[in-house]
Amino acid sequence: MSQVAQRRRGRRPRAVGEEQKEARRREILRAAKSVFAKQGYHSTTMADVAKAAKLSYGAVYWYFPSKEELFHAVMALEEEALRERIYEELAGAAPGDLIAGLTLAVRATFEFFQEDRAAARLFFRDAYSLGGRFESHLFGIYERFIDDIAALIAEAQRRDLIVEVPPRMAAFSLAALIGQLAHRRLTTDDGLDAAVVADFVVRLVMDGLRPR
Amino acid sequence: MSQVAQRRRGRRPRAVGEEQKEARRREILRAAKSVFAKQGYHSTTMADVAKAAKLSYGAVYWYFPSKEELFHAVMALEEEALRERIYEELAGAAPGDLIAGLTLAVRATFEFFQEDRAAARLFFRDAYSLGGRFESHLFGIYERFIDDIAALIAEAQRRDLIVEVPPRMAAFSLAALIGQLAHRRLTTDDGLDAAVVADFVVRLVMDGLRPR
Amino acid sequence: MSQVAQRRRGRRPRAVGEEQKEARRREILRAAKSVFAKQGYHSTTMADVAKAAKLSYGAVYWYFPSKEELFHAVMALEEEALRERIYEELAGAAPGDLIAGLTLAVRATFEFFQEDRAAARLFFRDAYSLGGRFESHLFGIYERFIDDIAALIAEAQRRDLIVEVPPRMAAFSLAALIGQLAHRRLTTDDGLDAAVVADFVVRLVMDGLRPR
Amino acid sequence: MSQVAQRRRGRRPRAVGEEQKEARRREILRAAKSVFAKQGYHSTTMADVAKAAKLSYGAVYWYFPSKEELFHAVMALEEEALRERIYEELAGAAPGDLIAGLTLAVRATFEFFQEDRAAARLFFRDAYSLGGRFESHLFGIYERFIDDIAALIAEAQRRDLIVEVPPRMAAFSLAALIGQLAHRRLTTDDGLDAAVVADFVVRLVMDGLRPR
DNA sequence: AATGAATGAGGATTCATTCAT
DNA sequence: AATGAATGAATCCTCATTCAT
Repeated sequence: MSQVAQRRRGRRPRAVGEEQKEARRREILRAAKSVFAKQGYHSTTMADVAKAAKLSYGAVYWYFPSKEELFHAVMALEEEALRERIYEELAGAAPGDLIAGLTLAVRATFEFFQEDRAAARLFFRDAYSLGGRFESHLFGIYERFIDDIAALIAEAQRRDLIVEVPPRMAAFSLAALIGQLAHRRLTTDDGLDAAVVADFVVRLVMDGLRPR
Repeated sequence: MSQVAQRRRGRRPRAVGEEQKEARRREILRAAKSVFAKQGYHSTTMADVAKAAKLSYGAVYWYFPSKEELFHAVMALEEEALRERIYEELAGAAPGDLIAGLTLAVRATFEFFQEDRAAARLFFRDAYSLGGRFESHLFGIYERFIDDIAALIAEAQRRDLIVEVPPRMAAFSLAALIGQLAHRRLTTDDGLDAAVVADFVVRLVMDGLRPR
Repeated sequence: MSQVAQRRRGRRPRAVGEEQKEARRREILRAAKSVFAKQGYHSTTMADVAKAAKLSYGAVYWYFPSKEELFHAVMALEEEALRERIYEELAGAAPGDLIAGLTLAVRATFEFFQEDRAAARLFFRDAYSLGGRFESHLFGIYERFIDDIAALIAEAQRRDLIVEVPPRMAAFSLAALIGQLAHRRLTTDDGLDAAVVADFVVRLVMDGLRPR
Repeated sequence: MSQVAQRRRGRRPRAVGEEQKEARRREILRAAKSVFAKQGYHSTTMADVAKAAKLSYGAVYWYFPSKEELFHAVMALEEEALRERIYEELAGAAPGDLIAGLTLAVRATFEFFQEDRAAARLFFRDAYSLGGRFESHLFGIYERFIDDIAALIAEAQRRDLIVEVPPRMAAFSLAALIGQLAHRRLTTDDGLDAAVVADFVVRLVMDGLRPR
């Protein structure tokens, strides 16, 4: 049955089978990401999400048990997308050249947020807004990035390419810098070019971490 | 301002006059800071604030027109405290030594958040999460820091002590780095000493911005 | 009724024909009784019923038009079971000995609820709690018991074995006593033996109704 | 200030002081009792209660933290009223005449429910409908009656006025009988006079429990 | 016959804000 | 100045029921 035929009868096409269910789920996630990014977690109602997903009020609950769970699902998806983007980039770098790899990772991350402003909103504004019992979970998500970058840094330190500092602290600093600068471009208008900012970060960190 | 002038039926003696009014105002701000920091902006009710200030349910509205305004007032106070702390530190530095001044500023900022965890919560969790018409205002607050630091950086650049990069971007990077690292220490347990982290930031930025 | 006649794409083989339909119906009733008894009418969702019956979410509606109707059907079945139990017992009693018959009926009723705690829950908790347009219907069910017992009592009165009181009132009293005592044993822990309670009721009513 | 003057200005007279607060509380309880009795616990919304109390939607929550708590408060009040009624009656009986006292208690209870049909509804329909974690609490309320009556019965047994049966079981039977008969009069129309029913219960129990 | 996705009215509860006193 | 009762819009979530497939 063609897609067109499916759309014709009934109130709304019913999702059928695992595939369609997954598709509908993704559609809700997409809609949720959009409204969460636009209005912020607390100002977004489940009705907003439903409306954006062109579903009825309660249908969202068929796919997600609560607003919080929905938000987490959105974040998990974004995190995965960012990770993929970074590792895709790293795969293209010369295997031994850790500095070059790091540079690429920085650029990829920055570009990711540059292209997907909604994602930046979610990461750097809303992820903080849940606080309390969710904070550890959210920082847990964040941690995975830190781990990956810290491993790269530790390897570079073994080769004396980077000064001896706690690798996780350095990794976090890098991540924080990229994130905050990416976020800033969304909220202020200081006329900086994306490439300029990316190069600045890379230089700052590379020079800043270089052994004397 | 005699005792007699006080309202007769007040349950407890009321403050009278501008001085006392200001004192009461500060008391509310102190209480609000505490509960906002503990529970986050959205999870804090005006009743919580009133309770913490040991005032009645609606009295807070005599001093602040709304919850939002109250939060802004809290943030303004914190900002002022941080500024004072920084400039106090800078005043002790040798007038011409910009690098040393910057170093002191970094340390002072980091220590400020280190000592006042509540302030860090407010800046790095709640200020972000509010979004909308709040964001510009909050970033406006933030901007004043950037301006000050950017001026220092620009001066250093004129003396060829710092590489040519957009001063505001560099200033923001510095601020972001300090802030994020300060916040991180509140939410994770990576066992890093405050001094170690502060030195790391200073070194990273100083080396990273040094002309080759 | 060949296998072929069955729907092709059914996930599991479907019952076909009146017999199987009735079987499926009974299965739903059994499941419904269980969950209604465990959780109470209001706390039970149709999804709970479907799950317990190992049917899909909406299939229950093929057999019962609404939750209310389903509950009525459950109750009707229970009533029938109880009636059967009583008359089975009565059939074994000497035909003329009304007192003995009554005694047997009392014991049978009490034992019924003793053995089927779920039934007791339904009768003495849920049936009452529904009210409104339900109440008359439910008491209608109840009435049939009263009628039967009242007839026995009236006959006993004609033989001067029982004092002159309104037979239906006496019948109701008996039913109520048995029911409440049965229910009590489910919710409290007063360590009374079933036989003791049954004997007590019989004696109370028999002595209480005996002409002086 | 007179009551009349109070009613004039403003949206609604504000309750002031402990006295008025208590009065408003009682008013809500009265309204809640009425609607709970009319519609049953589950069919009653907090809006119904507020409307009946002529208060706004959320004002009820100023006095009671939840619907359940409100219901319990209603029940506690009813229980107290019933107890008072019974002991008032008992106080008028000859001190040593336990049988007469019991008779009076039976009549008083029956009359109580006869006069206050709403109370009967609450006790014999709604008290059951909460089930689960509340059942024990509700039966706990009930227990206090049982205890009191059981003590009377035990004393009568020591004087050989009543046959040896577990006192609490006998007490429960009595309570159940009265309750159920009272409830029945509200829901059926069997034309029985209140006095007739009361006398029947007394006789049934007195004769039924008399030693042979 | 059966599935399960979709609907949407309904309901308990919260809480910023107002206001009579 | 202060109190705290009152307001009511807002919001999350539930669940009986429908219906395309």
